[in-house]
Amino acid sequence: MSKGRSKRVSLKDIANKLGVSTALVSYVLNGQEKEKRVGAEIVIKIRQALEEMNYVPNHIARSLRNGKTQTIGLIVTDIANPFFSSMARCIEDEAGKKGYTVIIGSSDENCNKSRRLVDTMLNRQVDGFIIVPADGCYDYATLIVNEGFPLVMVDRYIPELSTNYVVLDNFGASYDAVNYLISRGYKKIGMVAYKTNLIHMKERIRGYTEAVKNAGLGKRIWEIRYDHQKDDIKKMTQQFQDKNNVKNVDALFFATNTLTMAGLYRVNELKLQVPEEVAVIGFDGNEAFDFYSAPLTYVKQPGNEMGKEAIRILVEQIEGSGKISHISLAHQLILRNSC
Amino acid sequence: MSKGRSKRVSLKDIANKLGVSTALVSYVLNGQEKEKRVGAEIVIKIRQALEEMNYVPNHIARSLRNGKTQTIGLIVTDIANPFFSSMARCIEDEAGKKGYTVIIGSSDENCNKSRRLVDTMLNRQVDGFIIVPADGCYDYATLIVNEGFPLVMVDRYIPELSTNYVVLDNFGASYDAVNYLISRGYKKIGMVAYKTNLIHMKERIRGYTEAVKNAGLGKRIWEIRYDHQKDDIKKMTQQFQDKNNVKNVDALFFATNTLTMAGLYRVNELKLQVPEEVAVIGFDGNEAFDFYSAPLTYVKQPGNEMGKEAIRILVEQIEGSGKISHISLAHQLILRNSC
DNA sequence: CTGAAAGCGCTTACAG
DNA sequence: CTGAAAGCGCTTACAG
Repeated sequence: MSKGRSKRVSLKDIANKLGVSTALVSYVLNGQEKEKRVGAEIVIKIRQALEEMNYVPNHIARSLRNGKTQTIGLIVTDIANPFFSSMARCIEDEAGKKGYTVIIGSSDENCNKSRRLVDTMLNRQVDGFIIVPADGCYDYATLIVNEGFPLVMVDRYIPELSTNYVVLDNFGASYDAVNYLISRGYKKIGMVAYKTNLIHMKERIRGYTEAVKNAGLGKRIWEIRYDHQKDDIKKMTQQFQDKNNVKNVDALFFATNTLTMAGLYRVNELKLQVPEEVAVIGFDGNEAFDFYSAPLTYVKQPGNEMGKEAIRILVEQIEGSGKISHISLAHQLILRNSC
Repeated sequence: MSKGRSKRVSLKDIANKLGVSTALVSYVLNGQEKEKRVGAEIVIKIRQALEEMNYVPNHIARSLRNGKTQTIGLIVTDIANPFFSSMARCIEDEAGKKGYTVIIGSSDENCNKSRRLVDTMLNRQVDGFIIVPADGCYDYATLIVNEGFPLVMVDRYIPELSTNYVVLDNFGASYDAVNYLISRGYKKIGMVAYKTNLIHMKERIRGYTEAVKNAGLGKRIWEIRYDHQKDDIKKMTQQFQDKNNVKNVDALFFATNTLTMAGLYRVNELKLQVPEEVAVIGFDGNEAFDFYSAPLTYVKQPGNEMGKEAIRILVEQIEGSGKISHISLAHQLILRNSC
């Protein structure tokens, strides 16, 4: 077992050994022996040598020459968030099958971080991007598109920017969840959302609004600030508990995974019984939901499918087909005991 | 807004514009103007041009020339597992600060997948590896080390392989957890572990064994097969509930995150009360633990610190210092209501 | 059908 | 102090 990095065999090594030019070896390597009309017996010899000498193409050299790196940049809100980590897992697996490698970054919904991540990835010359765009900072996404890089947005999209996206049918999911609460007899239904201009949140709010309006019920919405989550959630719980407050509720619909968790922690602190004192519908499956005192009814997003579609579309774009895809996927309402 | 990828400025563009050689530009770019004794006023001119023309070095070209890619390969068991996803998050952030990019893969404790991931990463010419080694397939780890690539193993290590690692003090953590159960008066303490030769599991089992032995209690261990988890957990619950079985228990200590979850699902199905009918200590923090009917007492691993240490050591190795580090971190026992 | 050669964009010994 | 040039390992027009 000798230590030290052994030098890899290059195309030239193969060519020299066989006394042919590197061009021929390259053609065979890339399956162009037909188009380039390489002699039949020489093809065989080259294949053998490639095999015997254990040749592995130098990816970097190829990238420099081709301007393609077979690498994809993925920017999510936070890879430690289970919704995104399982989506990432799925994207990596699918990308791998197609010969692509993924580099991941977490933006924390922050413009500067997003920008920096895009710069790094651009610098690394990724072939395309899958991005969960953060609120209010679309310059980098626009840049990506204007520079001609393939981009697929997931989870949310930027309406002004004409490019691909794969999202949940957010309106439908929210509408359905709230209607379910209505069908269960709840009259004072509140929604806990994020304060943001992002379309997915607007859509979820629209679904809620439409549903309560159709049922002739009052609207009770809290828009939590992403970076003052704790304070705003606290204020929210004070209001919804107060029988005299217009925002007093008998049921709560949470608009995301994180909000659901934050809300439940608070509900637990206050020792409120779910669903007796307040009914709950959550967003995104999550093991914690299963173990909640009343296993949570929730809106299940098809995270894996979202990832799969995103990578499929992106690779299509990278490798040719120009047409833009807008995909919106259906949710599933998982019924359990929290309402 | 013109579409289409605009050509990036190259070193040569700068050199041509200024009428100097690329060598000088390169020296200035890399802060070698002193060593290479570049003329003072030309340095200024070059700096200006670099700035003005918005020069960004071509990473690929640099990598081809240097044989360094500023990229790190990270292989975990499953990036969708919260323990690994938060560690990965931390590794990415730290790596970014040091100018490195990370590519991640999930091995699923599977040798073939691990092997394939290492091949891909080797092919991508990563500068070093952080790996959670899978059981029984150490050839690729040995290969990495023998080829002279820096490697840091995390979570577990391979005793036969002389290289860096960062792990939990698994013996200590387990010993402590079981002693806590003993101090709470439990007499029939069972441990649920994985069937594997991996050192971290052996150490956790050893901690348990030592603790029950010292207390004069009987040993009750289940070794669950990773790929028959459900069946084995089911069998386990049948045995531990049976008062006539030698493996009947009043308390259970789970050796991992996943095992804890799988065990609790089953305990819930059987409608067993925790801690009244069976006390529980889990492993790794997890939001689900917080929401369990009895918030779980658990062994908290310093996952973030593990990630930070791993990347620190790896970068040290990549950039020079040769000495091997073995780090074992302390756990924290988080006391709550499950025992 | 095949080879010699240019070039992707850098870095770095070498000569002056 | 500076420039010309080689070379990292590929791919691909071009000439024959």
